[in-house]
Formats: sequence, structure tokens, C-alpha cells
Amino acid sequence: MLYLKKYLTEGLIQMAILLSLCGVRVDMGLEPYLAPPWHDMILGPTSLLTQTQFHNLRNRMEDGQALHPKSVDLDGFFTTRRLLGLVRSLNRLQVPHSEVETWLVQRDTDPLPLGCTDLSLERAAAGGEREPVESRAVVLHEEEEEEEEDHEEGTHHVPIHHSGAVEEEEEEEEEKEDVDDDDDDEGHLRRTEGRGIPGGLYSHANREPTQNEADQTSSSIQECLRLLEETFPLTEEQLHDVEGRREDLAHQSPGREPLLSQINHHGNPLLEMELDWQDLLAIMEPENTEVDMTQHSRATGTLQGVGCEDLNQNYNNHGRRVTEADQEVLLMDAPWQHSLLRSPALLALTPSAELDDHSSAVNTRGTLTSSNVNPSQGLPNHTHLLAKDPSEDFGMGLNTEDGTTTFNMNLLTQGLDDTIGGGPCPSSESRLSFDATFHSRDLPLSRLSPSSEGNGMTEDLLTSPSSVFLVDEEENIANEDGLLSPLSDFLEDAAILDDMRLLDLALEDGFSPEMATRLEEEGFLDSRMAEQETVGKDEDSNSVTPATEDQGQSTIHLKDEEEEEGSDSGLSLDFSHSPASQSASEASSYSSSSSSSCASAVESPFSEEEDEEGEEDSVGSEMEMEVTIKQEDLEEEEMGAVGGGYPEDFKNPFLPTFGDHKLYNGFSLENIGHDHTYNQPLSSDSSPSLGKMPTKHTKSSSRHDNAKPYHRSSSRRITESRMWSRDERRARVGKLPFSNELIVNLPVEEFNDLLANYQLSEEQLILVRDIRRRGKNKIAAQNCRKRRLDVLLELKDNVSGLRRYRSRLLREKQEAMRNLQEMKHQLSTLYQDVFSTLRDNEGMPLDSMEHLLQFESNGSVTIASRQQGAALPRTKPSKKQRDKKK
DNA sequence: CATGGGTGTCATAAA
DNA sequence: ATTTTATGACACCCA
Repeated sequence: MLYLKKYLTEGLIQMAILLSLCGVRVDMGLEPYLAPPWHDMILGPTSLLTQTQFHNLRNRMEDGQALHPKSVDLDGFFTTRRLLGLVRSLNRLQVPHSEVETWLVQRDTDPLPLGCTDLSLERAAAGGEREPVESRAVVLHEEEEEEEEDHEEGTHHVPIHHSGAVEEEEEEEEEKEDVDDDDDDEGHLRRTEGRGIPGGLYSHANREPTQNEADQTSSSIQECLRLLEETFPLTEEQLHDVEGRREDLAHQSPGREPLLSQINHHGNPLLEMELDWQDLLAIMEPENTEVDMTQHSRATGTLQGVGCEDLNQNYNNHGRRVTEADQEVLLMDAPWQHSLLRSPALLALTPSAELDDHSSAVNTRGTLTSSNVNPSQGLPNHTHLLAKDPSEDFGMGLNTEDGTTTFNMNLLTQGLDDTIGGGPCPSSESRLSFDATFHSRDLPLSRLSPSSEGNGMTEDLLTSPSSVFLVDEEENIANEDGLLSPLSDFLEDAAILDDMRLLDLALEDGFSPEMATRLEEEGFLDSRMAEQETVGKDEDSNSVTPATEDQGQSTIHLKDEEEEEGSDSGLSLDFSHSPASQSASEASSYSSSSSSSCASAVESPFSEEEDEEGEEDSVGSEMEMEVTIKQEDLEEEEMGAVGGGYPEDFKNPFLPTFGDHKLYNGFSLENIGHDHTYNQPLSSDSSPSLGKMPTKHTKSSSRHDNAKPYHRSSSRRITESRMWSRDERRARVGKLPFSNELIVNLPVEEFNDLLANYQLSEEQLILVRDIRRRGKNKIAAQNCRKRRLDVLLELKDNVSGLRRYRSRLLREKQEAMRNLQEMKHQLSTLYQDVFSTLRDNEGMPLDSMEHLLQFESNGSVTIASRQQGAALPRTKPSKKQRDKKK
């Protein structure tokens, strides 16, 4: 309940902030909490806040409850979101991208866990939001000024389809991921439910959401048109022109999926898609690279570093998944990929149904001769590409740790060149092109990978990429981004990043061989293995993401921290079993801030660039703050690890005396396992026990284990200096036969056994229990403080992100107002022109100020008096019509 | 000496 | 009923 209160309070605060920020979405940071089934399952709570909650969630989830407990508290946020919709409606028709994302995720998630989603997902998410809006919005614009162009539409469309295809493919390939995906799907569903999104979306899987969105957009557009017409009645010609265009568009893509039909109103979808894609690449990639660069630069220790790490880790995981053979396959596929570059959108974006056609089209182009081209293979290959791209990148990054940045950069740049310039580089082309394609996806991939991981994260990821993408587009392309990239993107990104981090951390912290062995012995291996896999995937994906050296370093630090801290957070009940889970949980809590920062970082580069308001500085500062904090933690932990050997006295006494060495050994082992880095000194002692230990550990033990490592690592300094020294002193005074660590960290049962094995006086028992209580409370306090700090940082990030979003909205609003004014001006001009040709019954010119043109349903036009509103006998309807037609 | 941050501990509530 | 966890509050230490 406490957390709920906390969350609620925080949520209220955010709400207030959001409201103050012109009704931006509130759910941003909270969403991750809402329904992250999969995420929670594996990683643990996104935010540092709730281990307990997390457990609760798990329990409830296990119980089959779809909704996250917090969702109830978050109702207010949903309301806020609706308000957001209103804000969005100001400039553009809005399609709740959350729905789109959900839809996409569902399609994607089933098949694709991590990397597969790629840009397609990203763009799908972004495009999903935009497409419907823009497609119709375009009509409006055409009607009005034809200002906006369809780049985005095509791109978005493509991604959506692509995502679907990819998903299907991946489903075949990866079963495990499917499970995760399923979880993700559930999470999305839950989320959507929580958000109050019509259940039809997920219930009907793919298309309904888009249709709903399209409907919404269309309705909103129609409303806008109506308003415009009311204010400035349109001529029949204009109306016809608009409708005719719509119809034409609808007819042009007859065979397409409904979604496409809705989305794509423009001629050849493929061509458009390509064009759009390229345009997007042209627009996006440079910025992406910049973003990456910025991220990398910042990555040094900052939150970004953390987030990047997560991403990188995700990529790494993918890479791990993808075997070298797969990489080879990728290389083989390179030409095909290259073709992708030429028609990037096709492969990635084309819907599964159309994929074959597209692949054939690609083949026809002749760029591809390889067997990969086969339609049947096309999909799988594509999936490979998706899955493998990251792996490759990852592999590259891994192989050349230092070169990761450059490598990625090169890839990006080359990819851009290839995609844009179309100039292929024969040998390296495949990779480059692939990289380029991948790179174009990089942002999305990073996000996607998490998305694949599951739960709300996917949405966040999707949104985040979209947001980033949108941001770029926005800058480059005036309004197109529009409101679509909402605050939620930022927040979601943060949340996603957090999740990512958690996964990454878990993975990294993860599993040393010792850990694995232990787990196996203990029987936790299965769950952990699954986690590892997921984590590994995450890592791969992360690795795939362009990780600069700085990032790598930061990641390392983070890992260390995570390990150390992971032990702390490892306290988290359920997941504590597996070190990874622990690390993950901790990472989640710990990383939540960092992740948020990362998210902000990811966002920040774009958004910051977009948003001038100097928010960047603030963000950067925040990032740095986080980084520093993390570094400090690491240092502390390391310090503790190095210096913090527990007094051997305690251990030694215990070993001989204690009947079950298991406990001691296991304990030590566990500690070691968790804190690989800093515990080593201890590990040496405990190491021998490794083999012995495992049989007995239960969850509780694991918990304790988790707790211990952290406790040691973080607390060691402190411990030596104070706490332990204090309790140790007490223990010594009380002549306790075993170490404080055992007292504190042993599971209850083992602890009781330990006490039973020794004949302790009443005072000693009290002392032991006090020591245990204090030790646990100390750890709890540490975790609590960390959590609090993370939450604070996250909130800061959210604030900065919301500010950026607000500034963007204001800019968009201004632009929309300008456009509206321009339209009004044009309309008034048109009116003047029309009335200049009109004459009343007496042959006198009509005053446009006094009369209105009324468009009848039958197509006729009448002149009405503005004042009376009564339709005057139209003197020259035919003429008017002619004029209009002209 | 005052101040802020970090830490441990206690008390309490909740799970 | 017991144990564990989370958290606010307090005190202490240190820079």
C-alpha cells in the first residue's frame, strides 16, 4: 500500500506537472509500471520503487489478473491522457499511438522478441500514429495547400507491414521469444485495457486498431473540415476534389490490406514506401547518428550510458542468440540486405502478405541474385536480417570493443550513404548496407529489442523510437511529427530504457559460470536460463545499438554497479533467486533512474535538438548527475568489495562448528555469485564451498544471497567502518560463533538451524536477532534510498522531457495557427474572387462580406445572406460552379 | 561552526 | 504469528 500511495502521490505530482505543461500525457513514466508482465516477470519492477509491488504484480499475474494493481491508481493518468488527446487535436488528428503500438506489438510480439521489431516497429508505431492521421490530413492539406508531403506516411506504412511480416517470421524462428512475446502481448493488452483503449484493438489483433485510429482521425479531420467550412465555407470544387482524392487513393491500393488501404492513399505503395523510407533515412539517419554520437559522448557514465548499456546489452543478447552461423548468414544475406537498402522499406516494411511480392520485386531489380531472394526465404532472411543485424553489429561491437562506436558510426554513415546515394560498396556493402538498414533501425532496434522482451516496454520502446524519429522529422519536416510524438514517448522511453537496463544489468551481472553452475544445481537454472536468454537477447540488442566507447565503459561500470547493487536490489523477493533477476531487479530500481536518464538521453538528443529551451543542458546535467551517482556507487561497491573482507574470524568459527556447511558455503557462494567483482576477496574464502552449497537454497536463501552481495558490496566500506564493525563488535562481545553475514543473510530456516546448532544464551539469541534485524534493515534502507534517488532522477527526466514536449507542442501549435491563418487568407481570397464574378438579380456585384456561399448536398451552390442566413435566389449558380471547378 | 549528504538504526506498517 | 520489506524519522559522521 505504501508504494501505491507513493506512486499515487508521484503520479499526482506528475499529473500536476503535466497539466501545468498543457495537458501532456501523464502516464508516461507510470506506464511501465502498469502492465509489464513479461518485463516484471523477468526483470523485476521497472522502477526502483517497488520490489514488493513487483512481487505483488507477479503474484497477481500468476493469479491471472490481467490488470496491474497500480492501474487503478493510474486512472487519473488515463484521464490526463484523454486531455492530451484534446491537446493533440489542436494541430492534428490524433491517433492514439498507444493503440497502434499495442496493435503492432501484438503482431510483432508474437513472433519477434527483440531485434526483429526494428525500425519497422518503430516506424510502425510512429507511422501507425501518423499514418491514418496524415493520410487524411494530407487530403486536407492538399485541399488547402498541399503543404505536407507524404514521406512519413509511406515510411510509416511500410514499417507497419514490415513489422507484421517480421513478427510472423520470427515466430517461426524463435519459440522462447514467443513466450516472452506473449507475455509482452499480455502486458500490452493489459496496458491498453488500463488505458481504456477499446478492447477491440487487441482482441482483433492487427487491423482493428488502425481502423479505429483511422476512424478517429477521419472523424477528427472531418470535424476540422466542418469547422473550417463553417467558418469559411468551401467551394464545391474543393469538396469534390477532396473526396475524389480520397476515393482515388482508396482505389489505388485495392488489393492491399485494409490497413494499407487506410493508410496508403497514394499511388504505388512500394515506390512510395521506398521513397518515404529513403526520405526518412535521409532525414533520420543523420540525426540518428548525431543522436548516437551524442549518446555515446554522454554515455561515459551518464544515464545515457546506462540506457545505452541496456540497449547495447539487448543487442548483445541478440548477438548471443544469433550464432556466428547466423552472422554468416547475415553476411550471405548482405546482398539481399543491400537490396533492402535500395528498397529498404520493402523488406522491412512490407506486410507479410506482400512481402513475397516485394522480395520478388527486389529480385527483379537484379541487385539480389542470392538464394536469399526466394520469396519463401525472403521472409526468413528478412527475419534473419532483423534478428541478425543486431547480432552482427553486436558482434562487431563485441569483437572490437573500442571500435564499437566507430563501427557503428561507419555503419550508420555508410548505411546512410548507401541508402541515400544508393552507391553500393561491393565487399563491405552487404554489411554496410545491412548496417545502414539496421542502423536506420538502430534506434528502433534498441527500443524494439526491449519491446520484444515484452510488456509495456515494447510500447514504450515503440513510442520512444517513434518519438525520436518524429522529433527528427519534426525538425526537418515542419509539422509532420506533430503531436504524435507525445510525452509518453519520452516517459515511455525512459521506462523502456529502464527495463532495458534491468535486463542488461541482469544479463551482465548475471551469470558467471559459477552462477550458472549453482543455479543448475539449485534447480533455478531453468528460470534463470530463461532469464539469461532474455537478458542475453537484450544485451545483444543493446550491443547492436551503437555503443560508443564511453557507453561501453559506462556499461561496464554499470555492470559493476549492478552486480554490486544487484546484490542489494537482489533482495527483491521473487527474482532474487537468479542472480540475473536480482541484478535485474536492482538494475531496474537502480537503473530506473539511469534508464530514465537514458531515455531522456535518447530523447534528449533529438528532443533537445528540437527543443531549444536549453532543456538539453538541464537534461545533460541530469544525465551527468546520474552518471556521477552511478560511478560513485560503483566506486563504493568496488571499494567495499576490495576492502570489505569480512572478518575471517566470523567465517572460520562458523565453518567448523556449523553442522551444515551448506549454509555457510552456500551463503558465501551466493554472495560471490552476486558480487563477482567486489566479492572476490570473499569469494576466495567461499569459493571452495561452491560445489557444496547449492543443494539447499530456496528462494528465501536466494533472496538472502542477493541481499548479501549488495549488502557487502555497498555496505562494506560502511560495514567495516561502522555497521559491521558495530555489530561485529557486538557479536564479538556476545561471543557469537558465526559471522554477522550469516546471521543477516541466511534464510530463516537456515538461520534457525544455525541457531539450533549452537547453544546460545538468551542474550546471544537476542543479539543475533538484533544483528539480523539491523543488517536487513540496513540493506533495506540502502535500497530504499537508492530507489528514492532513482525516482527523483526519473521524475526530473520526465519533467525535462515534458518540457521539451510542451515546447514542441507550442511550436506546432504556432505553426498550425499560421497554417490556419494562411488558409483563412486563401479562403477569403477565393471568396473575393468568386464574389467578384457574381451579380445579384439587379446585376450588381455581391459583397462577400454580406453574403455566404452555401453548398447544397446536390452539388448546387447558393448565395445566402450572412445577416439573414436566408438563401438568396442564386443568380448564377452554374457560373459559380464553373468558377469553382476552375 | 553551520550545512548538506551519506549512513545506520529504530519504529511502524504492510505483505 | 512470524519474518521480511519498505519507509519515515532521527542521530551520527564527514567533508
